Amino acid sequence: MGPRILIVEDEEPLTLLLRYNLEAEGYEVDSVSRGDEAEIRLREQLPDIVLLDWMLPGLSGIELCRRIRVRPETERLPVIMLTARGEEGDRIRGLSTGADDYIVKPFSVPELLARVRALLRRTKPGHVATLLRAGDMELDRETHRVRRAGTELHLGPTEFRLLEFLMQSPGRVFSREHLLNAVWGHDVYIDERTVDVHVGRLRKAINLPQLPDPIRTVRGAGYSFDETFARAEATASAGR
Amino acid sequence: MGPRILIVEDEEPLTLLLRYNLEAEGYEVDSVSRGDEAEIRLREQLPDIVLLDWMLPGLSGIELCRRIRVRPETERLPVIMLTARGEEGDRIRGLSTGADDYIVKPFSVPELLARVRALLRRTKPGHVATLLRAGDMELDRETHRVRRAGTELHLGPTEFRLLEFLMQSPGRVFSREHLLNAVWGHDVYIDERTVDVHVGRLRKAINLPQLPDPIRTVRGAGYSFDETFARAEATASAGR
DNA sequence: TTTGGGGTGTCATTTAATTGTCATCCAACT
DNA sequence: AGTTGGATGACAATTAAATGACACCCCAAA
Repeated sequence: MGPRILIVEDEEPLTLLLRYNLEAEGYEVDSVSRGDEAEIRLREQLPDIVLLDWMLPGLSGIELCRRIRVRPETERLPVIMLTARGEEGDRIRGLSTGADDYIVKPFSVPELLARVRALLRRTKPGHVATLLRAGDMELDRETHRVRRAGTELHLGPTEFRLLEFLMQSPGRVFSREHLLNAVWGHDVYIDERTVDVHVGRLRKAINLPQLPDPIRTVRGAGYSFDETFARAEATASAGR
Repeated sequence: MGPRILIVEDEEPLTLLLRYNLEAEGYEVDSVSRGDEAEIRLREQLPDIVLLDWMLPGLSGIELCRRIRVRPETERLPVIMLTARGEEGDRIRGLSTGADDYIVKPFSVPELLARVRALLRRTKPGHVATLLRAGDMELDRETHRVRRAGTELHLGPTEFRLLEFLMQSPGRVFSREHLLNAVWGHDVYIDERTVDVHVGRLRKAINLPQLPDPIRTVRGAGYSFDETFARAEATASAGR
């Protein structure tokens, strides 16, 4: 199974939102609502990463983080701190308690996912693929670069995430709604047709002359990254 | 048997409509009309998914959903909320009570079925077949592709859903009325003869030369996906 | 602070595919 | 042969997607 994540957070709805999204990305999620519970849970089983609320009943997030750093077994356990705006005081202060990263609430879901991925990549290379390849396309999450048949392409941030998301599951068709959730974030109130426009822009950006369009429109359903294309050898130049 | 679904809904006709359609898809359906009854039923037997009306006598859907999330046994039970337009307030609000998805009434039956399938796929992979195969035909719900003896076919959205529905129960004969409900959705005021036309189009799309017609017309009754065909080996090319 | 860029979301417009209905033809059943 | 129900081709209306234009907004450079 995917990497394991422990959420330590006392706001029930937020926990659910996180769980929902993380599980959708293939993580195994466990959650507790109190700091002291978390400490116990951490003795039972070590997750690959911890999402830790700053303010917690039982044992504050800051204190818990310190304790995590003290125990040898958890010394290097990746921790992302969740803080409400205003609580942080300073970025430095957050990191100085020993967290590896921290996010200010309210945050967008895609952003959180990106941070989790980034942190896992840093700490457990191999657990997370940094390079997505499909056909003659390459997308590097780390360097944020996209290449088609060798040539470097320029994509805006949204197009990048859109392509990244589609390439993650080649062949699978996603509805506009699904794409909005996954690429833009849950709470946005954006017109579904906007997805069309971005797909259009993405296409314009990645379709060099002579090359086939890797993005498939499925009328009445949504869009997908063409899996036939994905499976095809990148024979464009090196006619192997 | 198929996955079990518990419907918690006080509008009798809606319950029947749901039951009828879900059973046609191979689910085992159980239903109660009050929130408190539902709680009891959930102690007896856990379904694989719950359809929960927002407004309920006895115990509101929202409250019931909260309670479901609190009990460890049902903590991760997939819940789809049914709300009347206007009641929802906000998508977030719906999801923040802990529902995994929510649908605004009035909804189309095919849409509901799609959501149920999607949720089951997320939570109980393996329980739901994403690929329907019958004879030399393949229909992939995930990629929205249809193949006959290896060749990719092009179907319009309606033909796709029609084929999908028929392939779900090979051999079973469906009346035009039933097909209209299942494929187009209830409330539609469409002429029954229109089904003929679509079956015709579907046939044209899937019947490559030399190959037999998998769709059987039952005079006076309706149409069905031929079960003899379905059981036949896909011997088309590899004459095994 | 002002001034350019990107980069975004929305709209109106254009283009294309899909749909529902009809009239007509055909086959099966009596 | 007559009747009934199904198949089919044509057609117009509808709906969905692609496209181009535009107004913002945010940020960085001047």
